[in-house]
Amino acid sequence: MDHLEKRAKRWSLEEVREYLLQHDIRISAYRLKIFEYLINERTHPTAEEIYEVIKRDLPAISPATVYNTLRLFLEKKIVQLVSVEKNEGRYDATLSWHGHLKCLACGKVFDLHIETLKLDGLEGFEIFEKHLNLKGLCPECLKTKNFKREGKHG
Amino acid sequence: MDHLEKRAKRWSLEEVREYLLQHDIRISAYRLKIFEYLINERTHPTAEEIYEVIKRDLPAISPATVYNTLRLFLEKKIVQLVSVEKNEGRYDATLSWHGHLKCLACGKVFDLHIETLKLDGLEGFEIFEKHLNLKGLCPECLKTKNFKREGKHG
DNA sequence: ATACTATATTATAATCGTTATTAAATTATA
DNA sequence: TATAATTTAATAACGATTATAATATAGTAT
Repeated sequence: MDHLEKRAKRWSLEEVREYLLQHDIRISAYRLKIFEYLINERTHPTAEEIYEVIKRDLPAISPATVYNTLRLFLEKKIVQLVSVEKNEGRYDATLSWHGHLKCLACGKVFDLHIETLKLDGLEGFEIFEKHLNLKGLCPECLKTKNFKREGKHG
Repeated sequence: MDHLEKRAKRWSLEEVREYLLQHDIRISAYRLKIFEYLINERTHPTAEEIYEVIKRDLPAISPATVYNTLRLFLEKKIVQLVSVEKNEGRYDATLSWHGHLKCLACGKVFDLHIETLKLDGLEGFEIFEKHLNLKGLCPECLKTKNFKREGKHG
């Protein structure tokens, strides 16, 4: 249920390799896997979620590698940080301007297409980043009543 | 340089007291001080900044009290959390819908008036919170060149 | 007022996500 | 192949915040 692009084509490992090299990032098995996961799954995972997923294929991976790799990807500007929740960093390889909505029941983060945004009083400012973050409940959770009063979920 | 309201009237301690009581919050010297600071200064301070400020008048205060009080204010919904930076929580007693812009050079957080925001694909969702966070440079810092390449600042 | 109860506050330890450090492993280059 | 540079893993450290336990304060009932 991606609200940005109904179904983006999957990137091959060769395409990922090309993309990393183009962005001045040396290749390693971990880097290929991590970026491939981010760009193809687009679930805005946390570092820990990425660690768990990669570990299935490459059990020797360390959490530090995931953090280092994500930091590198941020520096090279091929992923963006999503901070819907203050205490959890999530990572998104889709760079086009869009918003995020976190469902407080199931924890999923959905992409939002922004039709228009007009701001007042920005004369003289220089803007580098824009982030629009919503919190609420997704249709699935509303339907299945997957929430309590004021329900929160990691 | 508040871009929301040029100059909001200051709240008296008596008004703060009333407001807290109306929101089911028992009165204490710390609570009065902390809310009075948030509502009258509107600088979106961190917990640590609040701690430093209150300590000038009430040196016995503990950081835990600031955190406890802010958590209470959040629960009672009389302040909102501003998360422009993932690693720092800031607090805002202005509840009307507005955005925030953090200057990466001086660290100040400015309020933004949002003229229009239209989103696509929200049918079936229930929205509780909306946060718009920008990062950039403020006019003052741009003028005084108070920044390096890619300058960041807490 | 006095005793009793509930709440607020402090000091401190613990937690969580993340970053820093260091040594070993890997990769690139001369 | 030797050498240098980079990547990785294990672990310690860090910073913001939360939990814990003991004390202080405030509210209520007698």
